[in-house]
Amino acid sequence: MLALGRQLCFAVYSAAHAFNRSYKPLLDPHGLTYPQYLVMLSLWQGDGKTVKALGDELGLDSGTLSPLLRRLEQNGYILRARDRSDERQVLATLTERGRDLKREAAGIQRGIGEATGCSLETLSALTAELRELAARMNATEI
Amino acid sequence: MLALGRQLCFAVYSAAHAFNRSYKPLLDPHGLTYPQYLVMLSLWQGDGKTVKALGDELGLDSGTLSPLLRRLEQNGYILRARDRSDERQVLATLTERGRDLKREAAGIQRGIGEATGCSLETLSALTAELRELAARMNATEI
DNA sequence: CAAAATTATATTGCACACAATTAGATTATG
DNA sequence: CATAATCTAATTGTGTGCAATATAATTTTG
Repeated sequence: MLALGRQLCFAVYSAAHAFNRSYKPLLDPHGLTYPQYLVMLSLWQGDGKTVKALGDELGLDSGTLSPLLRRLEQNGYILRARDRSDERQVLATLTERGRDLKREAAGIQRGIGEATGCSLETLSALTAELRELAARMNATEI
Repeated sequence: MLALGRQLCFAVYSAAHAFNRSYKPLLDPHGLTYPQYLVMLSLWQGDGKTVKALGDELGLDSGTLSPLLRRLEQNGYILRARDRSDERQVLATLTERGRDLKREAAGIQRGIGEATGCSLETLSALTAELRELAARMNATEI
């Protein structure tokens, strides 16, 4: 049991690296990293989110998101502005270029699914199990 | 299919973060990070490995391992020395303190297995699938 | 044997990831 | 209304993770 927990952790750790390596050549031409791509996906889903909302959705804190969003803004994909009604909040909104990227980036996903070499069933089962796993672990105080 | 690949990637990414958060409070008292712990596990399994061997085993390059091993040496857990027979290679060997840590750290794994909340069967099935997944992805040129 | 190619490691630069701290704004409370 | 408590971001510091480059040692080749 001890060894198995350790092995699962390392398997997850290695799989995360494998995904990163697969995404990198697809994202590089757009000047995006994988976490930046996650932010763009979220904004394409619904534009105009606060740093807090993005952090809750992606499981990241401001120490990670602040510089990441600054780089997205420097690349011209988003704008950052304080919310007029609550100046504590910063809203991230897509620029024209950021919206256009959605069409350009449509092909990014194409290769990844194939690279996994999984059937649809395996893909969705694995995803569901990992989600439950992460949820349980985040809920557990050791 | 497109959406599923994306979702699996994010699930893996999130699970890796979840594991990291679980390990951190257990490793912090020993001054170890998770990748450093992986190196120690490897050396406890078989002492005296080259940077190259550790990199192959853990999937890390010298850019990551060099500073990591330097910190392990600074903490007194390992020693680094050039191989006399081939001076290009650097051997990492455990110190007395590094070997002692194995006993101290025996309890580290205890909580993780429980935190996953998985049965033994789920644990080993999930591990096997993730290993195959990572292997396929590392073998695929997109 | 000498030049070229290869191998192993280290270094540099950039980008996460997170803890801890700080700063500013808003809300709650007496 | 004023002070305290809370909330939201940003900043700082440490540690990965990887590409690109540099350096030194070894092996191959002519």
